[in-house]
Amino acid sequence: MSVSVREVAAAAGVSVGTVSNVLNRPDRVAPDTVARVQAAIDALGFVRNDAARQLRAGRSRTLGLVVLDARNPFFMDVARGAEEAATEHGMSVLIANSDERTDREARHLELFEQQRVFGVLLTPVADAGAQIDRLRARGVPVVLVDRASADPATPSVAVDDVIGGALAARHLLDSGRRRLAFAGGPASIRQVEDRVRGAREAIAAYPDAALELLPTTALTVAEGRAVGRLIVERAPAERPDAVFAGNDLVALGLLQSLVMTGSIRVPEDIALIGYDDIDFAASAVVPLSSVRQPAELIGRRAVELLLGVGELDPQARFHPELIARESSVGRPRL
Amino acid sequence: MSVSVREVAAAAGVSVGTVSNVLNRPDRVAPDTVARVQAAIDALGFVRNDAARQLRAGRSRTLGLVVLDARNPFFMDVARGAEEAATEHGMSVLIANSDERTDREARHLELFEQQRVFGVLLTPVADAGAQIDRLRARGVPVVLVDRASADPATPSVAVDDVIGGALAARHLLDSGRRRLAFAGGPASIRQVEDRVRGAREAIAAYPDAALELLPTTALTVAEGRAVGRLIVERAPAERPDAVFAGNDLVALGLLQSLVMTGSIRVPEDIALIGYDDIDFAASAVVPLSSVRQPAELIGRRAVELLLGVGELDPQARFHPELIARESSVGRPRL
DNA sequence: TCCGGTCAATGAATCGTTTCAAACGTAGCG
DNA sequence: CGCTACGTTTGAAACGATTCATTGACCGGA
Repeated sequence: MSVSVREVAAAAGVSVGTVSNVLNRPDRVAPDTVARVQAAIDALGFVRNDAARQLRAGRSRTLGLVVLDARNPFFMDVARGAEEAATEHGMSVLIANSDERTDREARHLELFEQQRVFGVLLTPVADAGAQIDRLRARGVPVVLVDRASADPATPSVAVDDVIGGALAARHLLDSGRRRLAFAGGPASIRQVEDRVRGAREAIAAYPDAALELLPTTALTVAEGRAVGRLIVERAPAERPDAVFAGNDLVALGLLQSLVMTGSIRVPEDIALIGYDDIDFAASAVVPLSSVRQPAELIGRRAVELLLGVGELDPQARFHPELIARESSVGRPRL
Repeated sequence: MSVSVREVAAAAGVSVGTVSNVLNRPDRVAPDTVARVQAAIDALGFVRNDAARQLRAGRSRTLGLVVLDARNPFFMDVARGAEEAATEHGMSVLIANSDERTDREARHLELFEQQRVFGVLLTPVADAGAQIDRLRARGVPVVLVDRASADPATPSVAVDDVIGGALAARHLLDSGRRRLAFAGGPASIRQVEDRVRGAREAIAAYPDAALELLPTTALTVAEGRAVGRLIVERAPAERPDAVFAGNDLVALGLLQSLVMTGSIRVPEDIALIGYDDIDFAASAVVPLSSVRQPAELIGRRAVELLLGVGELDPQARFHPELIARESSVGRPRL
């Protein structure tokens, strides 16, 4: 069907070995031979068969990236950083979406294994310890993304979510809020757990403050809207005076529900803060406060750790940054 | 390094052919043999080598998708639709991002060719006719996504952007706007060209209306902000009274710039409408009007056309739908 | 003229899976 | 008892690029 090195070799009047050398180390081939082979390649429209290369090489020049939600701009930013860094090292990145489901995560990892990817970048849904060990046993390096690893043998790139959660909560407390709520889930996602923990710790310093959990089944706009409707249905006195959302998608959904009623004002009645500081946070109905994570940098560093570039700390930690916008400033209405 | 069928065969006391049969057509193998081989597979932790399979098969079970901008939720929605449909047929989808650059597009297509993908779904940056012909000459089916094809031999899935552009413009004209502007670019992107054309046609019916072009180098939030700043800098009388943005990202960026000044009100001073109706449009500062495209359906149909499912029209056309929200309702301030 | 050295080119072996014609064993039938 | 038929299993060939030990050609020096 398609043109192979053999045919190119025949057309150029050389051996297959020489064609391969022209392709991979042209400096070891006489200039006019290179020209002749190149001409044959162009004439026949030869395109390398990657499967054959890979089979021979034993592993591919591809990195697998499994994210929790491909529709979340945060993860796409991470992916972009990873892709940039990978390209610089002659590698490409395969993006897979687990949709926060362990079964899908497992399926994607299995596929990556079959493809003999060079390495895996993973934002685990829950505790993927077993899968990770399995991959490592096969010699496939794994780097955890946006999540600190319990096992020091597994490199990871993370932003301290406990600090991030504390930043968010303290910010709300500072402006006088006391009836805080956290909207997000499922709790099996480590990021959610840590952010809640950070918030709890910050609140502990205020005896008159409390944190209520408003669980969701996923960190999406739709789930945020649902939580928003729940809040709206409550009697005003029962409502929290500040909500910390698990990420910006949830926050934006929530914001939509709250604003739609017309009777609840943000931030006067309910202050709101999200997480990730995606591009869209700044242009929300009420510009959304958020805890920023350096998404592209996370992706880039993960790739660098995987490829062993330089002398990097295998447990990379970045600091989250509070971005205060209108959705959380000002005093609560009494 | 890694376990091969040969070793599994040895462990199970059968031939390699039988192992392969257990893997691919277990019904042709005696039940107890299947069990024995399966046990060996589990014991040794055998994982198929996809490169070898592919080499033997000649092509992969993978579809390549090249989008204009992976950070645009619209394309991620398209990708999700494509992935769903592909999975139903035992295929997977590789997502590549051209970032609206022909060189990146070409590079990705080249990589897909090397990987002997089963087919390519492409949203071309400009006129990729040559590349498409090349692929087809190799027997790689190509389907154009979100773009009608000039060549009837190339299947495509598109939403009529001329109609969409007309919808948007007419909507603005209906509410009394006359000094319209289109913000977007580059003009080499067909979608942009068509949307402008549609707007022009709609405006032609109003002798007192005019359309100004505010070109951008890409359809991004940042470019939208830049255009917004340009408008803000003008004397009020010089400003358009309605802006039709090339897509929602540009519209949201623009909205941010306009609202930030405090002196320009949307929609009173300037009405605004975007394109795509991404999730975030509804939760913008001023809820954004938009022209909705059925993103997931586009992706799904593209895959179905590629795989030749059912008796579908190879030139699929969907209709855009006007979603009017606050950013464009009401009369202009006189 | 012969030899050592250098630079090019060669081509068989290899990677791991799938395929397929052939071999094998067993049961059924006449 | 012999033959066919069927259900299993076999194992070598094939896919296409890369590698590497080997061969070949040529030049300069002795």
